[in-house]
This record gives sequence, structure tokens and C-alpha cells, in this order.
Amino acid sequence: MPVITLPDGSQRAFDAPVSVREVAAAIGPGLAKSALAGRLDGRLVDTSHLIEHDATLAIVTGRDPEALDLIRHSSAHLLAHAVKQLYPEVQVTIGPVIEQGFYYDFAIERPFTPEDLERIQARMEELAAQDLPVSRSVMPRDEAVTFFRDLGEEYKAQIIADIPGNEEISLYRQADFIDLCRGPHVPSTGHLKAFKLMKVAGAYWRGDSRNEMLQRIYGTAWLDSKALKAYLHRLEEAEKRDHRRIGKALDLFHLQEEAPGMVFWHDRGWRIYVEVQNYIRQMLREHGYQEIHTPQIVDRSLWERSGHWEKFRSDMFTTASENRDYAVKPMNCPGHIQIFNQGLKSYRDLPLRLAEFGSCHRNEPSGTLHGLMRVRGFVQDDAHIFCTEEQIQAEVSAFMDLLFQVYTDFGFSEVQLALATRPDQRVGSDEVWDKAEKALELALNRTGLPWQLKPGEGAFYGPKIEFVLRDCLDRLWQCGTIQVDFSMPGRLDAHYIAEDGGKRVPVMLHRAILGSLERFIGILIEQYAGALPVWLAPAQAVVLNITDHQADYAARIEKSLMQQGFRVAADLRNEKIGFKIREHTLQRVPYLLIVGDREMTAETVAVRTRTGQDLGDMSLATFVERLQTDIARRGRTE
RNA sequence: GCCGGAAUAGCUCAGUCGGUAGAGCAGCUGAUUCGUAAUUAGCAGGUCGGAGGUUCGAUUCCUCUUUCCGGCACCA
Repeated sequence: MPVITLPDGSQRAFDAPVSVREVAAAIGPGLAKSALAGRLDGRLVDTSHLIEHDATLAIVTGRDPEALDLIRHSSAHLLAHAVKQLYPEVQVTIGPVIEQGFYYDFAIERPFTPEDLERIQARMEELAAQDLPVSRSVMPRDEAVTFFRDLGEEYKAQIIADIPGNEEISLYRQADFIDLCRGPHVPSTGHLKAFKLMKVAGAYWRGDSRNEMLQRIYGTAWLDSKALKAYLHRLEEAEKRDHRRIGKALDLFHLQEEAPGMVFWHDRGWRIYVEVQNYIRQMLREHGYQEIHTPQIVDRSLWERSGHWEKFRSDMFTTASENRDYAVKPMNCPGHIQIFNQGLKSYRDLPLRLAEFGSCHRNEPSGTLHGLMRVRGFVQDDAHIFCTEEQIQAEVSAFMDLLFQVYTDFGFSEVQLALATRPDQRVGSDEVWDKAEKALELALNRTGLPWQLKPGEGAFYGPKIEFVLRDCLDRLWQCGTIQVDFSMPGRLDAHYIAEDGGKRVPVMLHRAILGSLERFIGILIEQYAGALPVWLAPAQAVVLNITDHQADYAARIEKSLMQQGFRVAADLRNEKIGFKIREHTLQRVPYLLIVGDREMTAETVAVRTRTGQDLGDMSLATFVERLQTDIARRGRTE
């Protein structure tokens, strides 16, 4: 007879097997009503789950952290239920929970329209209002395959057929809808109170582009309508940070039809770009890198030797002249090896670190282009470290230290780390891959930060560590990387003379901290919602006169600041001061220096920040000190 | 590349059930010289993304195409 231990340590004995729901009811009718699931000996189960033996049990309600996932998962089922009712010809496939909601993939001849979405949403609301009980049952695998095949659900049958034969399959039923699912689910559809279908999209069956395309419906679901509303509001706010919108509003850059995926940088955006570049340039010098510059357009034969022509030809831009074929460089490494190869290198020259702000072009698939985040023409803060196998470990570790220093200077603390290991198609022996992967893993562990393993996602020539940042809508973008390459130096005849006088092929480490400068600046813009820290701001201060009377004084201040190396402008237009303040505040200029007769007489400036703070009057020298402090701090928050 | 959606003034957007378009802001001209987030009056501004088709007539309907947006696949 089961004795149930509750989270508060109290125990309840039952003289027969009881369900989670019955235990909840024994505690209180309110709890029974709000019970979504149970946590039985640490495992999530349905409220209908029958407890036959002694166990610990926690009743899961909306207050528990598991509740959201449960609700989202059940919402996915509700979505499928509604779709099957409205469009019986549709086949269901999978419907998992994702970060802010759920989706469900359907096989359907005709794609869903936005109007379909409205109909489906309405039907879901009806089904939820009916508070249909959700029940669980089990079936042997083979029987389940036949069952779904008879229903005409080929995809479901295929999914089940892939489950090992000796396992039992659990099914969930609500009214006339039945779906394969591991569960658990909410006890009835009435628990689903706040959901919204967000968008339709195509998605390949089993995530493979060789397969047919399914129609995916994305939705979000929350505990109550207040949380749903708050989420939708957060989304709207996030969209205001979109670097494409801000780039236009702040006159930073633009893209246009004639050059898809290539950026036209305007003066204000280019100031950011140059500042970022100069900062990196200085860091690289301090860390033992040489800066070089290699050609944009190189004869095809070099790309043939490097292997790029064979593997990435369709992704390279090519051109021809006088019976020769050329490719615009998609990456810098072959060029860097050419510099390494000039003159005989000794082991004493290693590690040799060659850096380049390499302008690269890749003919990315049209559907992937995305503002500054995914472009066809970009510049990497690229470098290649030529070293011996023994030096890999130290070089990787030194790189990671440098990378975190840089990210901190830019104000990024949330970086996701991943190790991408050997893909199926690769060059090099397993022994060499073992060594390379081990080296990266050790360096990762040394950081003490969590990291993710991405098996099979390494480059064809070696494994890599990825440093990933998020955009304003939580989409992930790889920025930094370090990759071990045992193959390309050999292919391109790089070698050095070892201590014993023998010829050796160096190992090459490909590494970038920011990755594409375009992408990194895009993320910076979103991170700061356009209000870049003083060291990066396109204009650090603007001098505003109140009337013509102070025009000369304002111009003098502008000139003085400019000569001291600050990015400053004077706005001497005949406009009201409130109007000028509004404009430059919207332009996110960190400091507005207002000068009227009072300041002119006192030889001061009245300083206002872009956040609306009034710092009062101060001398120019005091203001300069403030600027210098800000600039020295960079993006660090301390 | 694949699926869906969109493209109208410099920007943000409205509109035309087929009769060649409208607002706000920005711009230009004038007045205003003003103290911390929009002074004011007037003017001008568009081959309605591109090409073809249907039609007496297309920005509107159809086809193709380009780009962008959201996903998916890809990302050396």
C-alpha cells in the first residue's frame, strides 16, 4: 500500500494504488484543480499516473518551473488537434517545445495562409474552452505503427518504426485526436489559457534539405494572458533594437538591391567600424601578431591546391581575364600561407602569428542574407598562427584569454561556447583529429565556463571552438572561432626546419575574435540599442548653441575637442534648443554640450547626457577628463 | 537554395472592389534668435521594385523576375 512522501516531508498512506490527481485531491480540492502533472521520484508524470508503491511526489502546478514546458507541449497537441479537425487531409509529424513556445510540423499539399492561422487559433480556443480530458494509453510498437498507418498518418508511423521494437509506445488522446507522445501532458485542454499562433514557415522533414518540405506553425504559450501579453510586448521592444532599423535611423549603413549582402557604410557607421578595427589592431600588436595584407583576387590554381575550388566553388565569386580564371577570396588562409612560405622558416620563428583584416566574399545562399548578420562581403579580424604540435595548447589558451578580454571590453558577458568535432567528410587521420579535439577540449575546460559539444560540425580540415552571441530576438550568431588545421599547410607546401634539421609541416590555427566585423557591429548595435558607449559612438559629443550669439564660442569648443581627438560636431542651426536636444538625443549622442550666454561668459559648457541627465556646467577641461574616463573604460561595466 | 509573406514620396505608412495616388515626419523658401525631447507659414516631392500579359484603360488582376522580411537547410 503506497506511502506518499510530499515535498514538505509529510507522508500520506493510501490503502490502494492512487493517481497523482487523487493524492492532490486528498491534500485539497484547489490543488487537485490546478494540478498539471506530478513529479514522482524526480520524474514528471501525468496526473492520471497510478502510484502503486511508496514514492516521493510533488504536485506540479502553474507555479512550478516545469509548468511552462508542459503547457507548451500540450499546446502543440492542441494545435495539431485543431488542424486535423479543420484540414483532415493533413498529416501530423512532430510538435516539440522550443525556447519561447512550441511548433508543430504538418504535411500538407497546400501551404497554410495567414487566414488559416486565424481559423486554427479560433478552433484551438474552442477546444480549450471545452476542457477536453487528455488521456494516456500504451500500445506495443508494432501495433502502433499499424494503428497510425491505418489512420493515414505515414509520418507518425515512420517515427514510431524508428523506435526500438521492444519499447511500448505511449499515446495521448483528447476527444477525436490521438497522437504519439512521450508526455506528460496537462490533464485537460482547459488548462491551456494563453497561447497565440505566431507564424507559418517551411521546414524540411527530419531537418534534411533532401526531404520534402513540411509546413511548420509556430506558437507561443504562457500560464495566463498577462504573461502572454508581456511576452508579446517584450518582442515588440526587442524589434526596436533591430540593427537594421537602428542602422537606418542613425544613418550608419544601408544595403541595396544591386549589391545583395554587401554593405554601404555611411560616415557614421564607418566611424564605428574604424574604431573597432583600430582597437583590435592594437590588441593584436600587444599580443605578438604581425599584420599583413593579401590580394582579393587570386588565380584559380591556388584554390585548387587549397581544396576550396573543389569543395566551395559554387560559393565563391569568380572572374576571368586574359584566359585565366580567378576567384575572389572567400577566406584568407591560403594567402597567409603564401607569406609564410616566403623565405625558409625555422622552428625558432614559431609560433608565427599573421593577422589580416581580410576582406572576403562568399556567395551565400540568397535565403540566408540577414542585415549585417549574414552578408556576402565582409571583413574578418582574421589571423593564422603557424606553430608546432607542442605549441597548440598554449596558443589556444592564450587566444581564449585575449578573446575574453576583447569581449569584456565590448561589454559582452553572455557568450556561448561550443566545440565542433570531426564531420563525416574530412581530411586527415583519426589520430590527428583526436589530438586536435583534445587540445580544444582542454582549453575549453580551462575557462571553467559551460560549453556545448557539437559532434560532426567541425570544418573539413579540423575541429573548432565557436563563440556565439545572441541578437535582439535571441537568434544565435557565431562570432569568434579557433580552428586547428593539420591539413592546409601541407597542401600548400608550408614547412619549417626543425631543431634536428628535418623539414616539418607546421600546424595552422585559424582564429577570429569578432569574426565578421559586419556581424559583430550588428550585434553591438542591438546590444546597446544604438546607444553605443562613448569609445565607439560615431559622435561623442555635439555642441549646441542657444542663439546665433554663441555660434563662435560653440565652434571654438568643437574645434578644440576635435583637435584633442574626439568625435564631435557643432549644431549651429537656427532652431530652438529643445528641438536640437531632441534630435541629438534620438541620434544617441552621449553628450550634448549646451552653450548660451551664461556658459560663454563663464567659459563653460552645460552638459546633458542622452539619457536626459543634466550634469550641470563644467569647464571644457573637466568635460574632457570625463570623456577620457569613459573612453578608457570602453564597454566594461565594472 | 526551399516554403510563405511583402515591395506605394528621403523615412514611417494609408489607399485604389481596374479610371495613373494621400498623410505625418524629413526636404526647400520665408518669418522667428528662442535655456534642456518637436516654433511657424508656404512650397515642392511619386514611371506605386523591374519585365511581360489581360483590358478601351493596370499601381490595382495574371505570369515571370529582383530584392527584402520570417522560418528551414546551409554557414569552409
